[in-house]
Amino acid sequence: MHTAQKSQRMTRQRRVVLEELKKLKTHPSAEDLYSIVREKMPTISLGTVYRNLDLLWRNGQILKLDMAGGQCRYDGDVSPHYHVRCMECGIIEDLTPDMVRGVDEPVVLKSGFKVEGWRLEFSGLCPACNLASLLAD
Amino acid sequence: MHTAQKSQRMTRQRRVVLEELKKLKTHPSAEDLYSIVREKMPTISLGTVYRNLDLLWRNGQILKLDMAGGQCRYDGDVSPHYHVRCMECGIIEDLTPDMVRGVDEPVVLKSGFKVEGWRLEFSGLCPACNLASLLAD
DNA sequence: GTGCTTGCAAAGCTTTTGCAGACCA
DNA sequence: TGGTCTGCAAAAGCTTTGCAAGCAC
Repeated sequence: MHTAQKSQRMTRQRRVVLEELKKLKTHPSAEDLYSIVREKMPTISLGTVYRNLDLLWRNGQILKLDMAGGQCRYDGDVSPHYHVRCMECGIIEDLTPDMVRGVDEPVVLKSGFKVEGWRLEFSGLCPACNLASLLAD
Repeated sequence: MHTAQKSQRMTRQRRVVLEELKKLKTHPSAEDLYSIVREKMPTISLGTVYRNLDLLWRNGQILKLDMAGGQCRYDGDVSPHYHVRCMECGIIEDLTPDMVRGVDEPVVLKSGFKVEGWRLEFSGLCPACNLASLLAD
């Protein structure tokens, strides 16, 4: 796992990765985004895409939707919204609050998905890691 | 991705995997659980642990907490509760509703975590996959 | 007996990392 | 100029899968 850090340099690569992701309404994988970004910057490497996505995620500029075993998906829309994911094919769609009824017994009303489960997860720093990051400053 | 299916046989392996996971208060990885299960069944294979965890998850008997790039974590407690995960060290802890204030501006009150983000995700079958599974019956 | 399940090991895939050169501030 | 960042390619690491034998029902 990496150390939390702020972006230091706004390189061309980083800007393009962020811009292209923000343009999309979908939830692309790193590989998907790599293909898209390469149209504007053919020499960028996949490793750089990964490194920048990680950094942007740590800075709260993008969302990272991790998938079991498979690829992570990224979301350039950081405004409050929810997701629904197909357990079968992996497709991810956005949900707005009005599409959801209750958190304890959630039912997705308008998406057409057959909902089997839900998960509310917070992320941040545990007490130990938070202390360590404070001491590192 | 696998086809959704119900468990057909309650093998010794499957029972032990489920029992041991249910006993734990932690959120073990497949590898963690493999170590634990091997104490009761030394000949079980890691592949079998994975296969059973996947099947149990699909049957709604356990939760699967996927981690970006790293290992998945599993949770034998399927009652409604939330999680908080450290972005730095990856530790996962349980949260109860009284520890959380609001979904739109969430703050974890009693965990000691410094919260940087949250995510509400539903899982299930998209319209196409749901139709396919109905037709398969 | 049928066909789902297992153990083993190899393969598959996504993501991470080392390094030397390039670049931003 | 100094510390970051990139490209490339190899390595890492988790998870999946093929196959023959075994087991549940």
